[in-house]
Amino acid sequence: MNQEVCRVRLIDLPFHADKPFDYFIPPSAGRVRIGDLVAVPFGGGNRTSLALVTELREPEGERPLKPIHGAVYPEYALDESTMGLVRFLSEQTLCSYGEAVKAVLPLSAFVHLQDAYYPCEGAVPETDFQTALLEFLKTHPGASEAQIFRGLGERAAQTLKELLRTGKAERRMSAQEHGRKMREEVSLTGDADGLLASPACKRSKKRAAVVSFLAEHGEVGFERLKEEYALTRAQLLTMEELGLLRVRRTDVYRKPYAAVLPDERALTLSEEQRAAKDTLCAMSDTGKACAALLYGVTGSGKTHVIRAVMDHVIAQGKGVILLVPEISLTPQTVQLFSSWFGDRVAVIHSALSAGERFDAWRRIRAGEVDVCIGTRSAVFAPFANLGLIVLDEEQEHTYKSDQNPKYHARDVARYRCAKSDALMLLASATPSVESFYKAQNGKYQLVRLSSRYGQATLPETIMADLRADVQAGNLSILGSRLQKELEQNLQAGEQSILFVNRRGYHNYLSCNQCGAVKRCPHCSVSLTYHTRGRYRAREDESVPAAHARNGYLTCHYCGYRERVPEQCPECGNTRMQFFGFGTQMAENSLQDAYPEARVLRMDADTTQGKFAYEQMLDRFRASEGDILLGTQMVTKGHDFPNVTLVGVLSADASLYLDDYRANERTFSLITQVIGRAGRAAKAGRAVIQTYSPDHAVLRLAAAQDYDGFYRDEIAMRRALVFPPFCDIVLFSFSCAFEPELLRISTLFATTMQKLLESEPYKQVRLQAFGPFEAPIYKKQDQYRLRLVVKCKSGPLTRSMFAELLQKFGREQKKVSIQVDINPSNL
DNA sequence: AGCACGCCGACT
DNA sequence: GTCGGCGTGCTC
Repeated sequence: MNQEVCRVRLIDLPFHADKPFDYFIPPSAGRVRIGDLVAVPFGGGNRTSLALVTELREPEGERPLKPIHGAVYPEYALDESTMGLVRFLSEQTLCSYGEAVKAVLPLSAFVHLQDAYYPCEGAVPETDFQTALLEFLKTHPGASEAQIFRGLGERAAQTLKELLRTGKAERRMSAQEHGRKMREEVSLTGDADGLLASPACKRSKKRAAVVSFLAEHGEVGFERLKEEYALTRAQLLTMEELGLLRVRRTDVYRKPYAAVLPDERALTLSEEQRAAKDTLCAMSDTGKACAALLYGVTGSGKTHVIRAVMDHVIAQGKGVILLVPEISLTPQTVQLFSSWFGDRVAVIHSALSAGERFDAWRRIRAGEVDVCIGTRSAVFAPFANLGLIVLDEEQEHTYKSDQNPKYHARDVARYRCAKSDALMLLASATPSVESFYKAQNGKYQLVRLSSRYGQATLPETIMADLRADVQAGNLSILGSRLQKELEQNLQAGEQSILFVNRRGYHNYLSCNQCGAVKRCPHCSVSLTYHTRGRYRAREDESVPAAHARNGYLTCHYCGYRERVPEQCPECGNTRMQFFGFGTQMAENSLQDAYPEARVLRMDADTTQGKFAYEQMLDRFRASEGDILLGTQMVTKGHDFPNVTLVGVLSADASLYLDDYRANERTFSLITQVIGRAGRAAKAGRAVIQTYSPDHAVLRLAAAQDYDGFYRDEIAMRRALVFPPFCDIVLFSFSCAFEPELLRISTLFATTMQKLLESEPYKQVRLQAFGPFEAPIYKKQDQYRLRLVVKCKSGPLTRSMFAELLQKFGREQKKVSIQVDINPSNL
C-alpha cells in the first residue's frame, strides 16, 4: 500500500511546539485525505488529540510511527482553498496552525474530544485496585475519566495510567458534537394503557401525565411538553431510555435574525452612482481578481452602490461577503441589507452563541445563502463560489484582530479574492491612508462619489477655542460656545449629541495657555505620561503635581523619554496640564449645568445588556432624551431627524493620541461627527471643542477635505517611515519577575540583531526600538516590556521572527512573548 | 499545551 | 527513608 503515512498539524499546540508530525494510517482508520480532521495519539501518555492532515506521503525512514485513530467530524474536513487560507493565516500572522484552524472553522461550536476508556482483552490485573478498575471498565465500556472518578474516586487516576502503560486498558477518543440543534418530535412507543400500567409510569406522576398527553395528541415537539409539563431534557432522555417514548430527531437550523420581508423599493441611482456601479460591475465581470476603493463623501449613497454591485454578483450565482465594523453599532445597515436579501442571508454577530455561529456557517457551506453579513470573522464565510467581499467603513480598526490569529480582515479578503478571482470592494468616506495610497498607485481601482445625494447639506462647523475659556477662568468641560448652542437647542426642544473620546485615552501633557503638546522629537507622536512609582491615575483624575514630578514622558514607538517640564516650552506658562476625562465626568458636568435636561449616557458601561444599545437609541429617537452623550458609538450612522447639534467635547484627546494614526483617526472621527448633524431638513451645527483650533487636521476635517488631509498625511508617513512605507511589528513580553523580563527581552533583541548578520537573514532590513515599557507597565501583576520593529513584513522577515519566537518559547517559559504585526493600537 | 522524567525539602 | 515540589525538555 502506498500513501500509508500522513503528515499532520496538531490543533492544540503552542506556537513553539507547532511543527508537522507523521503518523501511519492503519487499515482500521479508513480513508484519510488532506484536509481531514483526525484523532491521533500524542505525547508520552498518548493522549488523544485533534489534528489536521496536511500531507499524504510514502513511508520513509526507520523511525516507527504511531497509528492515527481515524478521521473525525467528516463534514468539517477542510477543502483545498480553506487549507490554503489556514496556511496563509499562520504564515502571515505568526500564529500556530491550530489557532488558524479555529479562526476558519467554528470549531468551538461543535468539537469536543473526550477520552473514552476500554479494557483490553485478556488483561491480567496486578493489584486489587487494578482488578476493580478493569471490572468497572468492563461494565462501563467507553467510560470517561470523570465517570471513572465518580465510580471509584480520584485515586483511580494513578491506576488508570498503570493500566494504559502496561496495555491492560486502552484509550480511544469519542468525538462529540455540541451546538447542533435538533428538532425533537416525541411519540409513544406503544399502547398508552400498557405504558401507563408499567412501573416506570406508576412511579412518576409526571411521566404518566406526559404519556396520557401523547396518547391524546400523537406526535408532539419536545418544546410543547416542556411548556405543558415542565419536562426537562434529562427527564425526556430517561423516558426514552425506559422505552416509554420514541424521539425523532431532525436537524434544524437556528436563525437568530428572523427573515424580514424583502424590500421591494426599486433602487434609483443617481448618474454618478450608476457610473460607479457600472465600473465596479465591469471589474467583477472580468472574472479576474481585482480590488477597488469606493471613496464617497458622507451622504453620497455608497450603500446604494454597494447593494447594486451585490445584486449583480448574486445574479451570477456567486457568494457575497459584506463586512461591517461592528454589528451592534450598525444595526440599520445590517437591517437594511438583511431585508434586501431576505432569506438568503446569514448574519454573523459577535454575540451569537457558538451554536448559532455554527448554523450560519453550515448554511453558507450548504449553499443556502447568497450573502453573509458580519464582522471581521465573517471574512472566513465558507462560500464555495465567492464573487465579492465588501468592507464597509474599511478604515475602522475593528477589522484588525487583536487576538491570535492577529489578522486584518482586509488582508484575508485580498487573499481570498485573489484565490477565487473575486472582487474586493473597500468602501469609506475617510479611507485609511494605506488603502488610499494603494489606490493612488493603481493597486486598487479608485471609484469616487463626490456629490451628496438628495438635499442633505453639511452642517455649519464651529471650532470652539477652549484657550479663550481658560483665559476667562472657565475650566468646565463645556466651553462657552458649546454652552450657548446647547442652551439654544434645549430651549427650542431640539436634540443634541455630545461625543467624548474615551477610547485611546491616555495622559498627555499640554499647556492650557497655548495648547502646545509635548511630542516625541523622533516620531512626531505625542508623549505619554508615565509614573515611576506604583501610582496610576484613574480615568477621571488629573495627575497630581506631586506625582507629575515623579514621572516622565515617553514615546510608545521608540521609547524616547524625558522629564516632565516645569513650564511650557512654547510660551513659558507654568500651567501645564494632563488630559483625559470620560463620559461619567462629562455627564456630571452636564447635569450640574442643566439640571432639567434629560441626558442619556451611552458607553460601554451603560450598554451592557443584549439590547441596551438599541433600546437607548430608540429612546433617544422617541425624544425621551435631550442630549445623547457617549463614546465612539454615538458617531456611527444613525439618523436622528431632530438632532441639530453635535458637539465634540475634546477633539484634542484624539488628536494627541499616542499613535501614529492619531491624525487619521481624528480626521475620520470629526468627519463622521459632522455628518451626524446634517441629515434632516433642519440645518445642523457641529461644535468642535479644542485647544488647537488651528490644527491642520481639524481644519481639513471641518472642510471635509480628504484629499488635502491625505496629501499632508502621506508626506508625514513617508518622512518618518510609518505605514504604508513600512510595517510595524510589536513584540510584547510579560513576566511577574522584572529582572527576568528585562533579561529575556534584551536577549531577544540582541539575538535578533545577531540573526540579522547571518544567512539567510542578511538581506532583512529592519529597525528595532526597545525593549521599553508598555503603556501600562504592570498589569495583573505582570510587568510588560515591548520591542517595536519597523520593517517590511515579507516571508524572510517573518520566518526570522518565527525562528526567534520558536527558540524563545522552547528555551524558556517564564517570560511570555506575543507578536502583533501592524497592531491596531499600540 | 500536557506530560514525563528528574533532582532537592517536610513528612509517615 | 519516601511523597511531592515544579524546572527542563519532548512530543511523529
